[in-house]
Amino acid sequence: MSTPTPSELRLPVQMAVVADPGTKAGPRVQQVTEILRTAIISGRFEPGDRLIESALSAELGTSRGPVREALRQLENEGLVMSFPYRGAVVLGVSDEEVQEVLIPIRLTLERYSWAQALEQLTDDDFAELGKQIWLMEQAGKANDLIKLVEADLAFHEIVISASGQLHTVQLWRTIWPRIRAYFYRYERFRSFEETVHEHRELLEALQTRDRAVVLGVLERHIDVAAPPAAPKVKRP
Amino acid sequence: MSTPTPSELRLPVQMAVVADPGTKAGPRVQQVTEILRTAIISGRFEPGDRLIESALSAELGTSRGPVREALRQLENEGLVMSFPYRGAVVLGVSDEEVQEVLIPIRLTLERYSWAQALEQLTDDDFAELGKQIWLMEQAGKANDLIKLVEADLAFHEIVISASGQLHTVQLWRTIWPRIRAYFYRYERFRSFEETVHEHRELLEALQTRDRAVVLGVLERHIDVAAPPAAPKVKRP
DNA sequence: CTGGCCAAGATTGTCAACCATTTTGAGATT
DNA sequence: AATCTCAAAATGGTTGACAATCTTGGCCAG
Repeated sequence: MSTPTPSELRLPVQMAVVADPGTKAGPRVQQVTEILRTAIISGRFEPGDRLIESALSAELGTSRGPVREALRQLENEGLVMSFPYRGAVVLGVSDEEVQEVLIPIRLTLERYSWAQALEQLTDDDFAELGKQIWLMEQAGKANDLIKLVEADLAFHEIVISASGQLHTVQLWRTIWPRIRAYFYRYERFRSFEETVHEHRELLEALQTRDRAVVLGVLERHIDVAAPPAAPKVKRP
Repeated sequence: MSTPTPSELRLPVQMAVVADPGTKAGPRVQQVTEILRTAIISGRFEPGDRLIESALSAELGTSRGPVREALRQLENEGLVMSFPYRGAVVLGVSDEEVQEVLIPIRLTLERYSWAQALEQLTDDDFAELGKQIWLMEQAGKANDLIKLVEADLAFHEIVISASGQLHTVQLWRTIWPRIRAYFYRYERFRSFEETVHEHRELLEALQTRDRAVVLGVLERHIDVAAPPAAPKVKRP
């Protein structure tokens, strides 16, 4: 509700790393976007919270420009909504919209791009997919949910990117943040083992390069990953 | 390919209207966005053209700030793609992606939001829908394709907005520009009469407030509006 | 002639300071 | 209690300057 105080935000860890040589991830606006996106998805910001340009830019040690652009980006990812002269607030996602809109769209996107990718995946890509599975296993050993989701995401993005369809990739990047925010908010996670196992199946399916096989496994994966309508789990 | 010269852009008509009291459509960035979006959709800019911030801001009589934000917005609408330090270029859309991705997503969005809207549409909304149909008729008499498409779009946005689903509206706004650009580029239009007639049917269906009826008419409408894969129409 | 290297120019990314515009909420007034 | 007024808070936009990065075209060596 209220404007978060600086101490509540607690973004300082990632913020001061302007000169970290290993993490130099290009333009500032992208760093800002990612910090804020993570803060929202992980729940450090909650729906209804206001995001104030000047506060954020001070917090992150940049000028208002990059923050403005980052907020616009997040708006296009459906994580915040902004109104002229009134600023941006963090958005929530309804269970219904996720089930009835976002997941079906995700299915449309992935179905198409996986079919496309079938013929285009290189050995390098397969290796990269294997790497992500390995990362999932490591995340499991470390019990690191963040890393698990990260690898899961990377896995899918590799395939979608391999399809070479610009708009499909672009739309994917637009919808995954809210799906992810939804999963974090409602703790709708699967076990590490299941996740690893399913992605193994997906990779094996891809290696057959058999369209029917791939799409079959894929649809099952996405459906299972998003069980229709949560049971009445209380969440205060 | 080459950077368009100012004389090629020819945006001066809409540009100088900073102080036009009748057209004061809010923040500058929105005006800029709309001007550029129209320029792309209508074909004044073609796929591959570079969009240079300084040139555009000079052309439009604003500073680079709003132009930058507008370009980011257009990127999120899939009309341009930009790369760090390399600027933005106008994108094309493949016939296949439209048929296999964009239209199915549109269907998902509209199916859901029309079902939602059913119970929420007020008499005011119906009147507004009727108004759009009237505007389509006027566009027909004037043989004004732009106005026709505008009313068509407004019609659908009224219903989708009435559904009150934030993310659905947001996604709709993200995908319609490229669908529209596609239709303009390939001149895939329907006749004025057909368009008016179909929207009459849609409105009547809505008034029955019968879910099955509405969805039936809607799906037919969207399918017909986007015939699967163009016949061999040459287009150089 | 070919290919690689490098400097210059073009363009984007960021900053800082400043003012305009709009919303909002707290008092003051009725 | 309802309304009005006004100052504070934020955003929207401008300017001018730099820094960072890509691109281009010419020069040089092989």
